[in-house]
This record gives sequence, structure tokens and C-alpha cells, in this order.
Amino acid sequence: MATAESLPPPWASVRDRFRERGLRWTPQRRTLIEVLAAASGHVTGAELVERCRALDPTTIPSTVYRTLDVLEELGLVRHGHGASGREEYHVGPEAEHGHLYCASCGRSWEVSAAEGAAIAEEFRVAHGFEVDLSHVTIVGRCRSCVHAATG
Amino acid sequence: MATAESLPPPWASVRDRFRERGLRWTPQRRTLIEVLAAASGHVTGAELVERCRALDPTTIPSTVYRTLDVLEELGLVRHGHGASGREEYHVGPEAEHGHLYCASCGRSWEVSAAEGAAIAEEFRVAHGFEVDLSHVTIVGRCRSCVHAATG
DNA sequence: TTAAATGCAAAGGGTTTGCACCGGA
DNA sequence: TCCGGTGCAAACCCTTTGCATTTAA
Repeated sequence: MATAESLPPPWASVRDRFRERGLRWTPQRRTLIEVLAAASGHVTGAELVERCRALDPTTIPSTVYRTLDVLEELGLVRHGHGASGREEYHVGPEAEHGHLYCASCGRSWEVSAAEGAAIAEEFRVAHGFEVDLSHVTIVGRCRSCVHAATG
Repeated sequence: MATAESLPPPWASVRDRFRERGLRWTPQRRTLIEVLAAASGHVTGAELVERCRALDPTTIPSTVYRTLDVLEELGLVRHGHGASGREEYHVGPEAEHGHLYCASCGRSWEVSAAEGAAIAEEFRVAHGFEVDLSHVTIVGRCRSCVHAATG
């Protein structure tokens, strides 16, 4: 099991960020941070609960959700809507990005800030609309699923 | 109250499409169709239930959801994820379109198929990804909310 | 010591299901 | 008549909340 020190940034410093604010570093929070550090992209709250339970079967959902709230205040995770229509958390801070979600295989990919910028620009010009890329999920079918369907 | 005949297409013919399939035309379904015919863009299931109840206070949620399932099989509505993260139905068939959702005021706008095509093309080229525009919701802030914030 | 967190249980909102009864075709 | 639909109630899933108890600092 990873020690706090072995976690990748920004997670390695989370413990200190908690303590700076007078928040406490508990085993339950440690577990969630480990899960988040290992998570890529985005996960639903329920998935996080499950993964925490894999590490610590005594995990209680409300504790996980409460810690997620705290982490969001600290700017370490953000939540938005996912392709499934369920609340989804994505880990951060990291480059702002959107998501590409394949409705066929369920996998997803990131849309980089650079790539998103081109799209955002179109909406800014056409509608005066400021896109929040981190809340954007583009649904469709990925290359391999398209191939599989046509091949 | 609108008669089936006075409904705008494609709703005017729904009754017949039901009967062709051996499905039944009931007062409850009539109510939902009226609501859908008056709805623009997209609505959540719960909203549809509410609106049906406005027309007919005896409306039962399960009946509404079951009829929505049938309508989806007929291709008359589709459901996807909304900005709120809740299931959302949009009425159809109509020009395929996506949505622009203002996180600040909650209003939303359509992204036309033409406009969406430009974006879809970018993803096709960059990722071989086929965008399903009707499932796309772009979150951000609309012109007036941006103005309000800066002014 | 003491305020922050936890565990637990219960509520909550939206959606789905099982089943007996009803009613369109 | 007969099968599709309805009403109702209960179940469901995920998430939130209240509160007494525990625990990090």
C-alpha cells in the first residue's frame, strides 16, 4: 500500500493541505486519496465508494462523499455530469480537459485544453457562450467501435 | 385541449403508429403526447411527470416512464444525459442537435446539426471518433451571465 | 481537551418493478 | 374476449442528513 509520500503529485501533498486548514488526516481519507491517485480521468461517486471498499471493506459511503466535498473545496477534484448521466468526479488539479466517451465500449479519452480551445472559440463567436471544458463530455463511438461495426 | 389531429407533426400520427404496432391509445398516453408536443428541446422524466400531472392530476409516474420507453422504441423520443446529470428526454424526430447549457442561469440552447458538424469533424479527424450530437451537452456560461458577471 | 470526522441509520429524489385489475381493440 | 396498460405500492440506486460517538491534533 502506497505511503502518502509515494503518491504522485498533487496527492503527495494532500495531507499537508488538509492540516494547513485544520482538517484532519484520517485513515478513511487516506484510503480515498489512494483511490483517487490511482484513478484516471473520471469516476462516479459510487465507483469511488466501491474502490475504497476494495481497499478497506469497512468504508462507509457518507464518509467518502463528505471527503469528496472537502476535496472539491480544496480544488483537488471537481464534479460534473458524465456520459452515463450520473454525477462524476474527475481528479485534479491537472490541465483542464473535457472527455470523449464511447457509448459503445464505455471507454473514454481526454480532450485537451488546446483542442477544447478551438471548440470553445466557435461557441464564443457564435453565441457569446463561454464553454467550461471540464464539464464537457462528448458522446459518440470511438475508432475501434466504429471499425468493429463496419468491419 | 388539443385533439390528436391538431397536434404538430410528428405527434399527429402517433396514435396510428401505436395502433399499427398493436399498441393501445389510452388517455394517459394522450396526455403525455400532448405534453411532449408542447415541449421544446429536452426535459427530464420528472418534469414530464409534473407536466402530465398539470393536465391530469391522476397521472402516475410509472405510466409516464413506461410510455416514454415505448416512444423511444418508436424513435419518437431519445434520452441522454443532461447538464444536471439527470436523464433527459428530447423530443423527435427533429433535426439532430446538441445543447448548450448555462450553468449560471440554467437556460439552454440548441446546437444545430450544421454547427455540430464542424465540431464532429474535428474529432473525427483527430481521434477517429464519431460524435453523437444528440447526446452532447456543452456546459458553460451564456452571454448574458458573462455580461452580468463582468458588468 | 475539543472540534473535526466517523459510523450508522434513516430520509430523500428519481426511476423501476411486481402484480392484480381494468379497458382498448 | 384478451392482451396490453394502468394504478398502486414497494423496491432500487445513489446521495445526503442528523446525531451520538470516536479520534486526530
